[in-house]
Amino acid sequence: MEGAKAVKGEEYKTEEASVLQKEAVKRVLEGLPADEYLYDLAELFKVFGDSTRIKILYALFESELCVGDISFLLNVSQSAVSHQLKILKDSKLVRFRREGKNIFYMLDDDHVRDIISMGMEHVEE
Amino acid sequence: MEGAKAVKGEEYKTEEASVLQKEAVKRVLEGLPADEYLYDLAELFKVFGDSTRIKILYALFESELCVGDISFLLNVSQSAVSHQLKILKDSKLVRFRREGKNIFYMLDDDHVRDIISMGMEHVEE
DNA sequence: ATAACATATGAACAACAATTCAAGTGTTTG
DNA sequence: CAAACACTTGAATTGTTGTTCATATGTTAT
Repeated sequence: MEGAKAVKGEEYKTEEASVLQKEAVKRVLEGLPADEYLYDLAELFKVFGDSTRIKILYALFESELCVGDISFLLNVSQSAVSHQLKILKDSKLVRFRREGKNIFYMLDDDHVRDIISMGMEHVEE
Repeated sequence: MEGAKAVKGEEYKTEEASVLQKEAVKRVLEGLPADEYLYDLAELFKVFGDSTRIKILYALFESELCVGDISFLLNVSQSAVSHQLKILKDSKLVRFRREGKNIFYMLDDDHVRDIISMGMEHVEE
């Protein structure tokens, strides 16, 4: 559907296009998951898209850690770490257990390792 | 190093900690990649962390597409699509070829599929 | 109980990023 | 070469997000 043209925001007009391309567009249209689904996917990646959070996740590859340790390791304030941990918790990427005054965080999901590894492969070119 | 405490921004004081935990922290510290590297990794995920860009990438799973097609498929203005394509290009996630007036975009990297697939697995719980 | 410690949380602020709008580049067609 | 088309680009705007600061919660030790 090359030649599809946006007119004033929401309206589209379909004009002439090569048959090949028309069919490609139709196939894509059929294969596209629901908006909501893709939105969730983006939300997930958004969580990985912050260097503080990536560092936290990476640190947890090796061992569970309490908040103070993470704060120390990453040289980020305790409050900032705590805020980011909340986001990671909400995304089901980490979980925690309490031990006295400390709260130890750990990875909640093996996907985390896989996703980060994939990312690394791309970055390492 | 539980008990590590942030004092006024940059300064940290290391206090008593279980031997076990101290060693864990040391291991983590050694295993942590350079800041710059982790920063790049976060930048990459940031690119996936927007629903418009995810939709574009997903659409390109099926077939190469020109800008107008993508704009039509996603119901996003042509200008917005173009801006996002620039970001995807800069991240080496898509490449393009010109054919007359049209510019066809396609995935530039098999990692894209892998990364998105990993993400989907996590979302699909 | 009170103090000290570890962490969480809410509000405020500053930096950033996505879209729109208007104008620009490059290509084909009459 | 002028008009139409496909796309790009820069500036402006608006919404989002990460950090800080101050304060609150929960736990242990005295």
